[in-house]
Amino acid sequence: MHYWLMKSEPQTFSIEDLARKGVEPWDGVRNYQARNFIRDAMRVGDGVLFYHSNCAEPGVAGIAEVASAAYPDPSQFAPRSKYHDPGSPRDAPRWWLVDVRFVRKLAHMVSLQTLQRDARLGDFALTRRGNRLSVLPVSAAQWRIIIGHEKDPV
DNA sequence: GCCAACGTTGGC
DNA sequence: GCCAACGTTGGC
Repeated sequence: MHYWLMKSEPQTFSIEDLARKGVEPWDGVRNYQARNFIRDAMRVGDGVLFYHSNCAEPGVAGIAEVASAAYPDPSQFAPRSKYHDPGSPRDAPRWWLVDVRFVRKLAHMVSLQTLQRDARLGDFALTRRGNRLSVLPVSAAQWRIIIGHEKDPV
């Protein structure tokens, strides 16, 4: 069992949107490091921290889980998709995705500021300087610490 | 909206 | 293989 943090811009797709949909294909990842996590390491049942990025209140908004094995992202072959990648070979797709299932919203959002201030998290890909990875690994200890902030006063 | 940091592209 | 130009990410 592994744990992950996955970023989404709430104005595009928020934890409320996932709650409504239940399960959603996590398409559009176009970064090789993130692709490798998805394709090579994610397993059904892995825990996912749903992170709201590029918004007024960045932070972990809820919990989800990996709901499928990795499979090729269909949007790379869709000419009208903004994720279309004409250079991706049909017989060796470049981009992969998993389905993600809603588990629950957190009682309170765990803000980026809270994560930056918690020294117990140690080396954490999310708070490394200049980090832009949209899918990143979280250790079991980090997972517990982050969710432990759920009921902090806002 | 600004801008620093980063990844990718393409000329050489 | 180098590196400048460009596009994107994401906090602020």
